[in-house]
Amino acid sequence: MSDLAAPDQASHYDFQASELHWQAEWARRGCFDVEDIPPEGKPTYYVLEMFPYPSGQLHMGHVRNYTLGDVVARYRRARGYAVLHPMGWDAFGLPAENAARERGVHPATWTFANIATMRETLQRLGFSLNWDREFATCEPRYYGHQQKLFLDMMAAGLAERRESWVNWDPVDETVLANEQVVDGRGWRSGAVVEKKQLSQWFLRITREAPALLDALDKLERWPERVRTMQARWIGRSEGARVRFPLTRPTAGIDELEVFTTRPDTLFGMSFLAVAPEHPLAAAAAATSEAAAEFVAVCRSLGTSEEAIETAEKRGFDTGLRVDHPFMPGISFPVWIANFVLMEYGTGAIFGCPCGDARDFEFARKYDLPIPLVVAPTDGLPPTDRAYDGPGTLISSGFLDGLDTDAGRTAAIARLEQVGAGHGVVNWRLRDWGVSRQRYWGCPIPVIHCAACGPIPVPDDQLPVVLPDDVSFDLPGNPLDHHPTWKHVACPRCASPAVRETDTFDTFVDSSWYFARFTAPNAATPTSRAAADRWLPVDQYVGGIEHAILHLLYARFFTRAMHHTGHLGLDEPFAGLFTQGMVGHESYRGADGTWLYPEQVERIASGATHRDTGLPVTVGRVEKMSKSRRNTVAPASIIERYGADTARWFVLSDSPPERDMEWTEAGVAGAARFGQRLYRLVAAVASSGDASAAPATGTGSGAADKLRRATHRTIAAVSEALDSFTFNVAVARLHELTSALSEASREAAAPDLAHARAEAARMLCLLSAPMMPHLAETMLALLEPNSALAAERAWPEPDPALLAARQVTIAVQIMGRLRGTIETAPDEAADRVLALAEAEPNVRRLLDGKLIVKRIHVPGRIVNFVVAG
RNA sequence: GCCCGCCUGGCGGAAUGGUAGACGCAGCGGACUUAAAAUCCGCAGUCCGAAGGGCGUGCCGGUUCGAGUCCGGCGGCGGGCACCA
Repeated sequence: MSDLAAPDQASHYDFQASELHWQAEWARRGCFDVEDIPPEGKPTYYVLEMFPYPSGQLHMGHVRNYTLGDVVARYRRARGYAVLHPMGWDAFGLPAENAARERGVHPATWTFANIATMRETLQRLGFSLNWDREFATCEPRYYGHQQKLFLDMMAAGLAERRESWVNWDPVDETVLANEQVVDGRGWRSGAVVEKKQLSQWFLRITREAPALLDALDKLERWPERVRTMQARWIGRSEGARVRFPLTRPTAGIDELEVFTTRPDTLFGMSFLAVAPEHPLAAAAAATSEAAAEFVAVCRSLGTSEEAIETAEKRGFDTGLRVDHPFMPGISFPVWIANFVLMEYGTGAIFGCPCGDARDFEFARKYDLPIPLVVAPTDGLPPTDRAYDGPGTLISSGFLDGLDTDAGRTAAIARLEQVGAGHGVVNWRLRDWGVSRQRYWGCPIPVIHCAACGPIPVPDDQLPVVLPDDVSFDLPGNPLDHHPTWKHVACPRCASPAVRETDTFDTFVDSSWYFARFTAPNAATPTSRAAADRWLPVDQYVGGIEHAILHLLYARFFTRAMHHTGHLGLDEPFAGLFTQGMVGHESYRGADGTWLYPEQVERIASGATHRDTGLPVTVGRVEKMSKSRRNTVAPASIIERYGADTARWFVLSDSPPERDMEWTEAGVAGAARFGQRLYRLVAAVASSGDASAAPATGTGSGAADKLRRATHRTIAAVSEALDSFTFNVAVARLHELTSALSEASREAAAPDLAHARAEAARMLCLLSAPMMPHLAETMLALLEPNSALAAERAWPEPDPALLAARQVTIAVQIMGRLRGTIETAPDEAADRVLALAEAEPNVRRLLDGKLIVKRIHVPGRIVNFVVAG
C-alpha cells in the first residue's frame, strides 16, 4: 500500500460529514420553522411540491421536483418571506393492498415503512422542509377531517348518492372515474373496463363547471397547456335540445330528446340514433330479441379493444319513427347506434350525414339518405364526405340562404317558438364518482339504515376509523367482509344499520392537503386564520401528468370548501410549474433482457456488459421506469456524490420544464464543479483576503473587473431564479467561478483581495439555494462563527457596478458583422460612429462606397447602410 | 381527426429584434507528474484561406438598416385529447 496523504482541508470537500452537519444545524437552529400565522406585516410565500405516494423508494423524478421547489423556498426565504414549504404523504391507495395480498403485510405497515425510507432520503437531500407539519393521508388525524368536509358537502348539496352507470374494473373489483379510464382500460390495472349500474357517491363538480372554466383565464401563472387541457376536459358547447315525438309511443316513451351543436342543419336529418344504454333501447330490447341481442353485443363490445381500434359504426333499426319539428308529415327512423354515448348530452342524436363524419359513415353503411344542406362559401357541398365548416344553408326551408351562424340562432328561435326545443349549454364534464370498493382508503362517513336511508355519521362520532384486523383472503372489499366493523346502530332511529363500506377515491385525499398544511394540528379541517394567511399556494411544482385529474379536483374542492366555510378563496394554486421528466438510456443484453445502468460499461463504440463483456444494445432515452431498468437510485447517488451534487446536476443544463437525461458524466461533472468551487473559496479564506479592507476609489483593473463580474452575477442569478430558468443561474455561477479563478492567479493587491473575498462570499450566497450544504461550509471558512447562509438576506447588486466600464460594439455593414470597437458605455453617438468608421477592416470595406444611413444602438451596435 | 409544444454545433442548451452557439458534457492540445489519475491553462459551427471572406438556428417566402427571435406557408418530431353530436 502506498502511503496516501490525507486530503487536507484546502483541497477536498468532505460532503458526507459536511452535509449531515449542516442538516443537523439547520434543524437545531430552526432555520426553516414557520408559524401557522406569521407576524403581522411579514410577507408570506407558500411553495409546494406535489406530495409523493409512498411507493417504497424515492426516484429521480422526486429529486428533480423537490429540488426545484427547494430552490424557490430557500430563495424566497432569503428574500425576506416567511416560507411555508411542507411535505407529506399521499398514503392511501391500491399498491398497499396489493402488497398485503401478495406478501401478507398489513397495508399500514407497508406504507409507513415506505414513508420512513423515503423520508430519510428526502432529509438526506437537505430540503428546507417544514418537517413539523408532516402528515400522511392515511392517518385518522387527516382523513377524519376529510370525512367532516364530505359531510358538509352533503349538507350543501355538493355530494349525493345516486344509481348510475359506472366504469367497473373487473381486476381491481372497483369503480373508476371517467378520468381513470384510459383507452377503455383501468388506469392502474390495465383491465378492460365494463359498464355496470351501481349506487355511488358523487361530488357534484358539474355544478362548478362554468366557474372552473371561466377562472382558467385568471390563472396567469399556469402553463397555457394545462389550462387548455382543463378547458377541453370541462368541454363547454353551445347548442340546442330538440324533442322529436315518436309516431307511435312505446313503453311510455312518447318523444326523444337530442342534444346538438348544429340546429342549423336540422333539415339535413336522415335518422335519429340512441345509445345502447338509452331507455328506448331497453324498451326495444324488451320486445325484440334482435334488439336485445344488439344491445348486448354493444355492451360487451363497448369498451373492448376491437371496438376502440376499429371504431366501426354499428346500428340497429328499431322500426320506430319520429316526426320532425320543422317538416310536418315527414318522419325519420330511430336506430340504436354504438357510437352514441349515453353519458354525453341526452344519449341520443339526430343524424345529419352531410355535416358530421360519423353520421356520414353510418348513413353510408346502412344506406340512409344524405340530404345536402350546407354549401361551403367557396363551392358546392361535397358528396363524398361530410362538410362541417361554415357556409350557406340550402334545401332548409325557412333557413334557406342564411349562413350557418345565423341559421343556428334562427333554428333555436323557431324551436322555442314551436315548443320543440330550446338553446342550451352542454358540458362534457361529469360528476365525480368517489366511491371505491377498497379497504385502504378513507371510509365514507355514512350509515345505511333500512328505515331512514343513508344517514351522515354525526360529527361527534368522527373520525370513522379503518379497522386494523382485516383479511385479504377474498377478492373484493375487505371492509365488506369484516365480521363486526360495519354493523352499527342508526344514528337517527337506533335500529340496526350498516356502515358504508366504500372508501373515497384517493384523489379526494390529495384535493385539500395543501390547505391542511397551513394548520396541520387544527381541531377543524382548516384554521381559517392560517389558511387565509397562506393560501393560495404561490408556487406549486409537479409533473404534467396531473394536468387534469388532480389539479381539477383540487380546484373543485377549494370551491366546495369555500361554499362550506372551510376556506375563503376559490383557486388553490396561483402559480403552477410543470417540470419535465428525468430520463435515462435503456440497455438490453444479448439475450434481450433489460440491464441496469450499473451493469453496463459505456465505451466509445457503444456499451458492453460489465461482467460478461458481451455487447449491449443502447436504447433511446426514456423516462426512468422499473420495467426498463433504466433507473438510478437517488440514495446511491447521494452516497457516492452527495446531496449537493445530485441537486446541482438536476438543475444544470436542461431547463426545468423540459425532459432531462440523467448521465453518469453529468453527475461527475457536477461533483467536479463543487470541488473546484470549494478549493477556490477555501484558498480565498486561507489567504486572508476575506479580512481585506474594501478598496477606496475604483481600484485596480483586475479588482474592478472582478467586482463588476460579481455584481452582474448577483443580478443575473436573481433574475434566473425569479424566472425559473435555473439552468441559466447555474451557468452564471460557473462564469463567476471562472472569473474568481482568473483573479486568483493575479498578484495580490489589497483592493483585489477585497474583490476576491466579495466574489467568494457571493458565490456562497448565490449558490446556497441550489447547493446549500457546500454554501454553508464555504461561508463558514470565509466568515467563521457568523450567520448561516440559510439565515442571510439575498444580496443586492450595486447599480454602479452593473454597467460595464467598457463596451464592445459590433460594427456592421449592411447588417453583416465587419469588426468591433471598444468604447465607454456612454460615449457620444458621433464619436462612436467615427470610431466605427475608422475600424481598419470597416474602413477598407467602406472604401469607395456611399454611406446612406448610419444606425447606432448605444452600447450595442453600429450598422452602415451603403448605396449600390 | 382535433389541440398544444418543440426543431440552434458531436450532445444538453444560451441569446430585451442588435457580435448566434454563453455555460456545461464529450473531444483535442499544452502544463504539472517517472507515469497515470486528479488539477490547471488553452482550442473548438462549417467551408476556402495569408489577411480576410463565403455559408450557417428544420424548409420556402415576407416585414426590417438588422430576424434564432416578428408575420405567412410547408415539413418533421414529441405530447395531450378523441365516436363529446
